[in-house]
Amino acid sequence: MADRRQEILDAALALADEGGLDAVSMRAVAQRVGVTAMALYPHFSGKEALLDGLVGQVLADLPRPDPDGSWQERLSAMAHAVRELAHRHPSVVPLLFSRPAVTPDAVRVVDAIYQALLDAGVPSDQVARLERMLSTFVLGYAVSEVGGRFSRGTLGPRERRGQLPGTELPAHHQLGSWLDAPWSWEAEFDADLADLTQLIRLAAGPGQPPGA
Amino acid sequence: MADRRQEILDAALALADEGGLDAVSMRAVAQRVGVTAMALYPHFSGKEALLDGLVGQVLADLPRPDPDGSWQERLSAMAHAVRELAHRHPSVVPLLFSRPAVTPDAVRVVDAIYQALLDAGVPSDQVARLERMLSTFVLGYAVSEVGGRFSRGTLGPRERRGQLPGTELPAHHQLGSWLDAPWSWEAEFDADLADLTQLIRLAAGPGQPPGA
DNA sequence: GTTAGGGATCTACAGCGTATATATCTACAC
DNA sequence: GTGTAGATATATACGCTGTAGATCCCTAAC
Repeated sequence: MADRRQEILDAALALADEGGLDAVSMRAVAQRVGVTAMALYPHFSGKEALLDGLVGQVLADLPRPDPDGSWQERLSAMAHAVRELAHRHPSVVPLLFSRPAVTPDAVRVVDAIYQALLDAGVPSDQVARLERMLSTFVLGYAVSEVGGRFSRGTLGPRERRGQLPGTELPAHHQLGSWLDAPWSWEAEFDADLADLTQLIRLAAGPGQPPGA
Repeated sequence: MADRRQEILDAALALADEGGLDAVSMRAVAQRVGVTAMALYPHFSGKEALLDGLVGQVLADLPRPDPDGSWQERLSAMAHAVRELAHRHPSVVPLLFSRPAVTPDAVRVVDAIYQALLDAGVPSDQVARLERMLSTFVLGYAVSEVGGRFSRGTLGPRERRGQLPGTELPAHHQLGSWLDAPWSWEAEFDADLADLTQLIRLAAGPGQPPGA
């Protein structure tokens, strides 16, 4: 039964979303499905395989961009979709950093990015590099945001500055209140994407801009 | 004894480098130091704290850039230092994604980046954002490289293309041999950094270029 | 009717993090 | 010296983990 496998993945994803990756144990997943832990092994060769399946499951949820949009719209849509995915499944997305994009779903996403870059006029020998650069940033940003790297821990910037002598952190001191200003991660993400889009335009060069 | 703590961190780092994060168990670390597992608890409140210490330990190895270099040189030096760190301690560096930069060492690195961006002429309200963008990319690239995201799994690009109908992957098909070309991750990293440097110059605007 | 074979189960094992209680050693006060 | 407080290490134990091995059941094909 192939739907048994799906049932297992659904249970695992639910557990991950509720209690983090640590909550995804073979026993817990099995109990949620209503079987014993060993009953999972006919469907997944082990826990690693189950986590791989989880990644695939999450990736399959990625919406494909409207092929009629401009390359900017398509890239932006994919980037925002990844970020939303990270917010929806914060504990699963970090796994993407340790697993190559081998599932059909993942390869299709890569292809869509290739296509957008080609449409932008990026030379063939730069497409793969820029795709990795873009996806690395988008994934890194999303994971940083939900994983806590961007958070300030228990102390705000002012306390952090206080724990070292001011002379040791001249730039922090010089920036002063800019570091305490309220901030929207969404707006920052948009600004970063705008910058990267600019970079793509530069890589495309003065050649043929939109229609080629 | 403070050197006991250091001894523990050294043992933990050695285990992580030799056998990955999974090899870092309280019992294994303790055995390597020559004590029992519970003897670690006066020095670290638990495994989480030990891993935090491990991150700090690794971060402390980051060389500080020569303050007399240009801002480009300083940024490049820091970026390459992070990448080398990831190659030296591949299993520890991914932890940086889930922990804010709170140790004095980490804050000093952030300050050095702030300073380089200020020296480049980046406006104050953009410095923090660009620092996060840069560090996100550098960290993401390094982690992707050592974590396997960039690897091709067991199949090369050609095999990967083969597993989906050609009509499904038009851009892969169009790019063809460019995807099979030999590649140096170091060279790609340099190219990406050059692009990002260009972005910083744009953010600095036509204002006062090097000396302000 | 018999015979695979896949799915599920039960049991068991080694290892994990750590709570608890106990022992040992050092340093200082009297 | 003697007593004591505090830090360090130990021994034991509990509940959890992933999974190997043997067993059972139920379905489908010959």
